[in-house]
Amino acid sequence: MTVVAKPMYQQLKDLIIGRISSGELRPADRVPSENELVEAMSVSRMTANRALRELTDEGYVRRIAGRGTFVSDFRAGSHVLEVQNIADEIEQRGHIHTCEVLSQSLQHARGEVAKALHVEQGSDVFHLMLVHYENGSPIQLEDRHVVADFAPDCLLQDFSAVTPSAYLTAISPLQEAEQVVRAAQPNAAVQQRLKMADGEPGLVVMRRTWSHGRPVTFARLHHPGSRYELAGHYTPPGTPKSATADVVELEKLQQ
Amino acid sequence: MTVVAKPMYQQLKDLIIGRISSGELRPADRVPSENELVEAMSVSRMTANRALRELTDEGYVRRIAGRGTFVSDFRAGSHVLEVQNIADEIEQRGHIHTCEVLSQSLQHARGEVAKALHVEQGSDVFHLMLVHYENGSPIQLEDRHVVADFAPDCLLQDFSAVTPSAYLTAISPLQEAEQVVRAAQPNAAVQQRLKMADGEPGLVVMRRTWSHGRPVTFARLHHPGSRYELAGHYTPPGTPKSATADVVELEKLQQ
DNA sequence: TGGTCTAGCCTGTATATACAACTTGACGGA
DNA sequence: TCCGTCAAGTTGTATATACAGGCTAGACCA
Repeated sequence: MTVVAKPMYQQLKDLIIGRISSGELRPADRVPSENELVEAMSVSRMTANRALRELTDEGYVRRIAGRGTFVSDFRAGSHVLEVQNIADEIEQRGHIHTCEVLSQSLQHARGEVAKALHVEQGSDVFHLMLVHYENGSPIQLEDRHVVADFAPDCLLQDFSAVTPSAYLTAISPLQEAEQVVRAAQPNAAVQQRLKMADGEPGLVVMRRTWSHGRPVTFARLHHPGSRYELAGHYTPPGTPKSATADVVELEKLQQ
Repeated sequence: MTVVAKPMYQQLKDLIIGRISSGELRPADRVPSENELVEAMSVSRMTANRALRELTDEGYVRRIAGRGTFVSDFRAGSHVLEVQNIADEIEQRGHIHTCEVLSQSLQHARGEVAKALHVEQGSDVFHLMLVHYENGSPIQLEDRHVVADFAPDCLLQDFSAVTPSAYLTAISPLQEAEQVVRAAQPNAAVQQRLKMADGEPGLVVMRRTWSHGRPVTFARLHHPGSRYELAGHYTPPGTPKSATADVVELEKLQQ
């Protein structure tokens, strides 16, 4: 409970992050310039510069000399999690993504879902179940729950056109994510939906995502082990990147 | 090929990173203070401050007001990859880690290994094979290749006492990592070593790690699907952390 | 001898100022 | 009409200066 005031540059950062989180500032919107902050907040330009520069490092905004400072696209790569959206991933490979919606309904949160989303038992949550195809071959069964008041119009969406992941990141920046990856035998229903061979192992990703400091969605993503793998590349912030990233090569290496 | 000089603060950062990478500055060593940099490099204190502050954000150094600036411990958590060392992970759970070395030899790099490590076919590489146990139960089969000149005394190490991961991070900071996660049926040898049941799926992590801009080690990590899972928590840099991290709860959730 | 206090160094923040380079739009001349 | 120039606004960097607060070693005193 210290009464010490936060440093000024941090107050500026919090102010701008607040405007972004609340939706007052949307992606591509212009953020006040350094000189505007100097006038409005009675700080020196160097202080405003530090606030905006750190927001750039943290991925919130993008700065262009001569033009100004603009809110980043939420779903810009590598912000929170490298791969959030299976559709983007498939298209990056140059393949065709299609999607079939199996279920889209309002439910009451039961035990494990309520616990994962930090809501009361019986609270309203939306439940989505869909299959993603890569070039016509099923590659992911998405079993997702979304806190109802975070995305009130969830039942009106056409998720065969815009994936749940893209829809949710468009609503608000997803600021925090947690995932657990596991190899497991799929049950009969999953095996059938993903057209998996008998005995083929499944790769299951369970992912929770936070927005505004609370968990808003919890997904179980089932994949056929023979047709899907999870790749990641990690660089400490500030490193320019070396002779990086021939992930694809490594993927094919071990067959 | 622009001839534009790098900004001064970046030159300072590169200089200090260079001294750390080369081993001239070791973890916990004192880095020149702002005022020393001012004198030595003829810059203003604010420029030196920016360089050191950014190095702090990037995890290279740690600063203590009143004392000075010190090189960070390389293996400080969450620098490159959350979990690099299985022994630490097991001990964090309060369990006992033991390790059995199956093989420790000098080999010549063959096709896929040479390609992954960016070395010529036939180059010297060390090969390590070991099994890690958690409370006596096998949990990881580590099949690792290390570029020979990166760790010349690799054959002299006792890897049942210090894991290869800990040994390698002690030599030099690992600045970049790439991993691919896959679910697969283990072959008979792996299945036996990990005491896996028939039909039990395996979780395989293939990880390459860079140091000084070149790949130095390539590991295939096999795990029994029923006893191991990979958890990660992702927060954008600068976010203080919300009501985070009850990973364990989520892990137990879905059994 | 033992405890206290202070000088000196360190980081953290903030300001005022300056110059360079880039972008855009407005203005004016051909 | 079209093109070039120029002014204004923007970011990027760098400097000099200032004050606050943390830390430590050594001086000083009881």
